[in-house]
Amino acid sequence: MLSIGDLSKRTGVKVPTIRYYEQMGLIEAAERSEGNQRRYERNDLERLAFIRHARDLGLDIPAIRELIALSQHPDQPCANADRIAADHLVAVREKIEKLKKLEHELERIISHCDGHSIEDCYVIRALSDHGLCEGEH
Amino acid sequence: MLSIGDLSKRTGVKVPTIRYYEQMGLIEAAERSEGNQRRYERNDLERLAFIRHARDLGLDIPAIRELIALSQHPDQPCANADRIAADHLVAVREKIEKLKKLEHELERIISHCDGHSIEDCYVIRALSDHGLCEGEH
DNA sequence: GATAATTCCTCCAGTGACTAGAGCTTCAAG
DNA sequence: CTTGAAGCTCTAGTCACTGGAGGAATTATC
Ligand SMILES: [Zn+2]
Ligand SMILES: [Zn+2]
Ligand SMILES: [Zn+2]
Ligand SMILES: [Zn+2]
Repeated sequence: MLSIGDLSKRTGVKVPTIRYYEQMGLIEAAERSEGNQRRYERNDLERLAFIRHARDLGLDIPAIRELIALSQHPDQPCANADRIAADHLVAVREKIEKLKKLEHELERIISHCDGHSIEDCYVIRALSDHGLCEGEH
Repeated sequence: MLSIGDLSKRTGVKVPTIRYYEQMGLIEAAERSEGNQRRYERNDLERLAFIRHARDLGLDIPAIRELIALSQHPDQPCANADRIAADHLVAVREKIEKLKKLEHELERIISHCDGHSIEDCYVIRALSDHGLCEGEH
């Protein structure tokens, strides 16, 4: 039996976050000690590690909730789980694309400034006028 | 003299967002009509376009506040403005790096699933065990 | 066994940058 | 002069936590 602090140390998930996940229904409400403190077992540890890893990969809580629900039915086909991951990959790629456009534009803006006065600062001028930009963003 | 709705249409910034920027001190509190409605002039339009563009480039509100303050002193050197942009570029690049790692890992995970049952689903298994991952993330 | 230090509990508020709604007032067109 | 659109303020909700207050329980030390 682990206390919430033990669980936290083993998974790297902070104590208030564990309580938050319980509130959000990602983990079941833990058993309590006589003095009302949460007590966890191995399967709680596994589930929390699952959640942590999914969060680290950028999945949001509704997606994780769905993945947990799916994982309860081992005999079902996994198309939905695969789709969740694939959708997330698409979202990640879209974010990368947007950020690359920003990177490109920022590089250009910064390199165009000769670094003298604010009056001539290309950073300020570029911000004032999107017309100076090369692409959309 | 523009109403807040006119300003909104011309800059693409939504009406409640304009009021929010006023509250955050990014734009000065506008003059008011007799009936207490905000009235704007050309320079408000320019400033709001500046803010909008800076936000589109991913700068946060404290950074924009600082850039606005700097732009009020045309004779000062622009090192601080350039630094804000450069710092932001660094942050953008870091985000891209993280997302690329996620992209790589997600690609790998998805491609390893044969798409049959949840029991064998590589997506679920990979989420359960970071040890199956190639890199950190 | 008493005390002290640590951990735990619940509840509430704050983060960033908006966004939406309720309930009311003002404005512009016809 | 009426009507409907647009404006006003204030409050609360978004997402995924994070931190603090104030108090109870547990664990360690003496
Ligand atoms: Zn400059
Ligand atoms: Zn631009
Ligand atoms: Zn699968
Ligand atoms: Zn991993």
